[in-house]
Amino acid sequence: MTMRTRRERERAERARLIVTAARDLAEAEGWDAVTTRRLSAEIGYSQPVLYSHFRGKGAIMTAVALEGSEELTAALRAATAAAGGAYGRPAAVGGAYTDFGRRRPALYDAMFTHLVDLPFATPEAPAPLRAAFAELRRAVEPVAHEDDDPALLTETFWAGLHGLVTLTRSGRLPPEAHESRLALLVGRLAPRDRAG
Amino acid sequence: MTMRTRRERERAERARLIVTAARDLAEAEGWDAVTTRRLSAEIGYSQPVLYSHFRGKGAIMTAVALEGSEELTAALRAATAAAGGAYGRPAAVGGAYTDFGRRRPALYDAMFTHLVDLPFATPEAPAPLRAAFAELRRAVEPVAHEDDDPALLTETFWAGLHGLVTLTRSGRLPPEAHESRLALLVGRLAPRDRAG
DNA sequence: GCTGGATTCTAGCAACGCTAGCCACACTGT
DNA sequence: ACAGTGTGGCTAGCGTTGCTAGAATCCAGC
Repeated sequence: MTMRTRRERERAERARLIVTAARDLAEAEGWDAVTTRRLSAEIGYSQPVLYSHFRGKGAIMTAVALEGSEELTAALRAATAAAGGAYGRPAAVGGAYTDFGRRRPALYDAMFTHLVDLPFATPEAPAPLRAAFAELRRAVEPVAHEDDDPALLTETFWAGLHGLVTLTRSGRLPPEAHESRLALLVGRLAPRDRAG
Repeated sequence: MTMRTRRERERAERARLIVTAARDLAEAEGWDAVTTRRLSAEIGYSQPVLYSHFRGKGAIMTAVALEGSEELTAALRAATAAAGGAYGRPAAVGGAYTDFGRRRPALYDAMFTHLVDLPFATPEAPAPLRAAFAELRRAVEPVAHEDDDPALLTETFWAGLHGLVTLTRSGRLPPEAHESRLALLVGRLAPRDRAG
């Protein structure tokens, strides 16, 4: 019994070790550098060990993505809390979101560009992702027009943020004007002078 | 002389053959199916032939992306022309853009998500990409507020469209409400009742 | 101390992008 | 018309990828 739980705890610890190593390696050198050989060397085991914990490389990336979405949720929550009134929240949350995308590119990619089997703003999305979306909505909803659908507005706002993050980071938009574009997006979708 | 030009014409034709095959294969089965072996079999030559025309797989994808951007430009131009007045153009162009992303996913990915060495809304972008961006701007600029920077507004509008396309297509946004989100984005960034 | 079962490692498969080096064909000059 | 030359395509293979089968090893229980 206690034997069994110890084994299971060791297994769980090693699973976390794998996820952490994958995440660190991805953040340091990009996802291309995260190969099963490299990863197994990093954790001090051979490749097949990875497959006794995860179905494959994709499952490891999914685990990293879920871990990352908790961090994103925390960052958005902190930004919401730090923002003075309700009208400053959309800007604060938008800034926190794009900052996250810039400072944690590997996490962001794992969450929103690489994996296709992770829905987000839908009921069947995993809990950590739903939490991040809920945090976005919590900031946007209070300043929505009364004839706006809050879910729709949040989704559109999110799409704008996502576009800014990916296009800027891939060099398709000049980075200097990022703040101006963000301000424009926030000002139009969640303006300070519109809420009732 | 005419000999030399014939050779060159044959080479150019084969280069086009490669690009077309890559594009068709990508549209039919996704970019993962576009391997150098598969592609060479498709055109009836061996792999090294590909490398006598293009530096590598990435260069082939770049060629496909440039071809695709000409089509996008044409689609946006047609939408602009079909839209009645200046105030209907942003909606028309936005619809044409997201339609393109939905109907030509492989082209869209080659242009805007896969390749990193293809800037877009910057001076050093290739001509076909600049043309597509100019078409977006042509639709947005007339309805811009007088204290708006048209370039900035176009970039932000584009980011919104890009977010809608990628997030919807990857299943992260529910597809049913796409039109509503698009209308919301257009209505806020390029409203009918705002231009002077 | 031995045995049985779980667990980890070694070795290898198929497929990937890409390249070296041979060979055959096509053009050039006599 | 024919020999020499050089361009261009093909065969074969390198190093790497994700993933897996089967051998080897370790450890609990008798």
